[in-house]
Amino acid sequence: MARKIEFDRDIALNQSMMLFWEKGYENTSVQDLVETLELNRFSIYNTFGDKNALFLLAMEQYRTQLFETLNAPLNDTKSNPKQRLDNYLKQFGDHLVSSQGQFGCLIQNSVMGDVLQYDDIRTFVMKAFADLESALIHTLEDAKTDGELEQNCDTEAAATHVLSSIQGLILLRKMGKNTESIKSQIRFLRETVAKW
Amino acid sequence: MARKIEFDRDIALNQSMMLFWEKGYENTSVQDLVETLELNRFSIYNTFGDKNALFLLAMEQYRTQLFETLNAPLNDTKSNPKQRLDNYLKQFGDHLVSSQGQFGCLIQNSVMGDVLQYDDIRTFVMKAFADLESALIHTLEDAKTDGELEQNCDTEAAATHVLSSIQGLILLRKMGKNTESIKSQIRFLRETVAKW
DNA sequence: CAAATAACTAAACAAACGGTCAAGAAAGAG
DNA sequence: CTCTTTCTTGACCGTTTGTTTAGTTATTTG
Repeated sequence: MARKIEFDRDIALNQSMMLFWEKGYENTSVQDLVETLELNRFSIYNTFGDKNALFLLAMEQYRTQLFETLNAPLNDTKSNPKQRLDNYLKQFGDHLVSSQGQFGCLIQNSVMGDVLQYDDIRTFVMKAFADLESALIHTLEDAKTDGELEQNCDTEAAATHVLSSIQGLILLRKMGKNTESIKSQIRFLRETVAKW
Repeated sequence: MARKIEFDRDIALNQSMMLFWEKGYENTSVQDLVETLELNRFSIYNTFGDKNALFLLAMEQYRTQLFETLNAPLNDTKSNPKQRLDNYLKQFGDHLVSSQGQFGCLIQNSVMGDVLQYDDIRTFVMKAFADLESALIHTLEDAKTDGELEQNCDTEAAATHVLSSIQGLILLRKMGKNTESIKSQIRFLRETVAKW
């Protein structure tokens, strides 16, 4: 019926995500997107809507690609709950010291940048954090049920501790802290969790 | 010889700091500064230089006013080293759950925002973090010398742990985490440190 | 008083921003 | 081939950005 689309939407979205991740929202101009995606401005607007909408799509992309991959160990019902948590932390540590780790976390970046002012982005960010925290709580509750964890353990506080520690390390990594030091911190965190 | 200056430079600088703190660098326009400081654009440029220079001055102001106040317990030679560290964490916790805490830390905000691209700002931020970390190391080393700490304690890793934990909590606080939960995390951190 | 000095004001600057539009080009349907 | 649909293109819109200019006002010194 009509002319065929000449570019791959998914590739373009991925490129957008990477760009936003590395440069931040405000510092990524539509012109930057035009040059990186090798697309005309109008094609971008026509496909993704405005810049804000594209950013939300990019966050969603990030969430599905990275977030859920990283969180996968938490949902691996084959191993017991405490082991899941340890696997999660181990894998997270590996990711953090990898070259990708230096950009920090796209979603954490959004918390600290000037972008929390937009309601839709704020909502997305809050939900992403809440989801991670409840996944952690869930795992810890499972451990408690299985008797791996002390019955009086405050799972909510414990989950917050893991979340907070992770966030702190992401920040240190982005600031250029050497990877050996980061690794040692992950080790410390895993030991703390193991003692619960 | 010439006309008298009509405004208080220090007040203007403080107002700039507050504005940058609450809104972030990129999201604070020169127009915002003009309206908040109730100064003409040119007067701002004439007094502080360009926006970047003003931001650096604001960071310095933040550092001297807040940072050094918060870090003061670490340098209080009247109490023993471990008590100093505990006092520091306690005071930090109080500050964090206060109304000021919701803006996060001006310097941490700069790490995550789009502002780390400017070399001078990046340098400032790195130094601020390095200074805090070395102050923590110094305190822990003192504790070790006094026999309050195990001799095999890795003071550098321990200091990094405190730094990282603090950064994580600042982020959670800025994200709107309830203050009770934050307090409980501070308590946990103090207990961890106490056991070292 | 007059000359000199420096802070003030308002207007303007070019550049970059996000976003839009009208015309052209390509592909399928009749 | 022609019509219709839809993607692509580059120019263009009005704002806003950070920064500077020229000119005015106030104050101090000789």
